[in-house]
Parts: sequence; C-alpha cells; structure tokens
Amino acid sequence: MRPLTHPSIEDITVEGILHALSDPVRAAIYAQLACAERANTCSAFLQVEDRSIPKSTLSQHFRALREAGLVRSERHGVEMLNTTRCGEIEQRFPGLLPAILKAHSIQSAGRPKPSRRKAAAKPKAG
Amino acid sequence: MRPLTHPSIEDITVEGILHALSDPVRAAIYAQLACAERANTCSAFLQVEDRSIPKSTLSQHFRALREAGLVRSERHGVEMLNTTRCGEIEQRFPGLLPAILKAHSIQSAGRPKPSRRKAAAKPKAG
DNA sequence: TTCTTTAGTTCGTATGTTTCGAACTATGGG
DNA sequence: CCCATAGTTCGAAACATACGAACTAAAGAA
Repeated sequence: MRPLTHPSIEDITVEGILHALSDPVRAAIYAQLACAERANTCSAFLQVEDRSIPKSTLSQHFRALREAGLVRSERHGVEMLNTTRCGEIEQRFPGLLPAILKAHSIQSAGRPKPSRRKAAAKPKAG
Repeated sequence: MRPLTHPSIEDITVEGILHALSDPVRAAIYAQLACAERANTCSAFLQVEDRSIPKSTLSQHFRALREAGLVRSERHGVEMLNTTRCGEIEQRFPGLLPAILKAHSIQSAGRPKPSRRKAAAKPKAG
C-alpha cells in the first residue's frame, strides 16, 4: 500500500482542480469539507446528496481530490482525517475556489429539491 | 447533420463548465475567445499552445464548449463564427469565469516557456 | 447545373478513464 | 492472536476521448 502522496503547492494545476471538482460527488464532498469546523473521515461521505457511494468509489474520489491538491489526508489510528488545502490554493490561485463554491451554491439554491426530476427537457435551444 | 444546439442559460451547470475547462486545449480556446474583439472561426485554433490539433478533434472540442454553454456558434457562409457567452454566464454564476481565467493566466505566467520539459519531478510530496 | 474548394461534422476504432464488488491491508482493542 | 473497523487495490464492465477516413454544407467558377 503506497503511503498517500500529496502534490506540493507549485505542482497543483488549474486543470487538475477543475477536473476534480467537475464531478458532482467530489464537488459535494469538497464543499462540505470546506465549510467544516474540523477534519472529516472518508466514511462520513458514504451518503452524499441523497445517494449511496460504494466504499471503493469513495476511496477513488478522495484519491482524486488528494492528487489534485484539494485535500490533505492523514491517518489517525484506524481512520483518515481529511482537510482542505484551501489556504495554500488561495495563495496560488486567489479567488478560484471561493468562486467555484459560490457557483455551486447558486446552482443548488436554484434547484427546488434533491428529489428525482428529469431536468424538464430543453425547450428553446437556439 | 444536426443543427447546432445550445443549452438555455438555466440548463448550464457548474460541473459542465468545469469539465469543459479542465481540458488544456479547450481552456486555451476559451481564453482566447474571451479576450477576442470579434468572433473566431474554428480553424483559427488548428494550432493551439504550440501543438497541432486535428480538425476532427477540434470539432469535438467546440461541441464540448457549446454543450457546456460556454460558447455560441453560428454559421456564416462556409465558416463558423464562435463567441463566448460570458455575459449570460456572469449573470448566472458571477465571478466564476473571471476567476478561472485569472487562475489560468497565473499558471501560465509561472511556467517559463511552452517548450517540452518534464515538470521537474515532485521532490517533497509529504 | 455541375465541378471545385474550403470549413466543419460524423463514424469507427483504439486507447484511456470511471465505477463497483471482491479481496486485500492497516490499525486498535480484547 | 483474533476480530472489527476504515480504507485501499484489483479486475472487469461501462463510459469517454482522440484521430483518420469519409462525409455534408456553402460559395464561387466554369
């Protein structure tokens, strides 16, 4: 088992950040971590946005967030504690993460509820 | 041949935007369109960031940008004219696109030249 | 109209990425 | 040592992407 690598701040790329956050599950995880008071375990996210995420998939999502430089993970006993690296990233790319988080919150505010509805088709696409 | 569909503004998603711009070629195209005075054709981007993009690949990239709602494409005679929809998107997600473009420009400013160098490995990844 | 050129799209295939269950590793407690 | 808990890795199926070959669409020339 390889020992959890984190990119150093200058190896973090915009493309990597955008790709990591372009997945709705990872975006939700990151948003929740970003406004959390203290570190969260992985399994705190087995339920995200009203759907169940299998443990192995969740592990891949955390790896993606780690390798994009968005979160830092540390083993504490039997569990992993995850925190965002938003301070560092704010220094390198000022305003980027706040803008993305804000856009996400605008988007979820515009949707009535996380119930199953089919996005109402696209009426006028011209 | 299907007749070029554009999503209406309320169907544009943050995930879609981030995914579209997480590709370096599309990000470069978008950045160039964003600061262009007038509309650009597709083939203006057959050379992007010192590499050649095949025509068919370029066509897919433009489709991705269109379907994410980032650009609007119109046929003018034999060519396609592309413009960004940044005004609309600024209304829906204020600050998002400027922050991403700024981050991209910070990133390219930090890189010495677009010559082939292997990113100098990762020294301290802990 | 038909031929030709230019600009972009679609198709097919090879290659890469993502998902998820099964099996595994790592740590702490009895 | 044995067991439980928390995460990781493996492997196969499903999905996405890249690009050459073949195509369509518009405009101009003959």
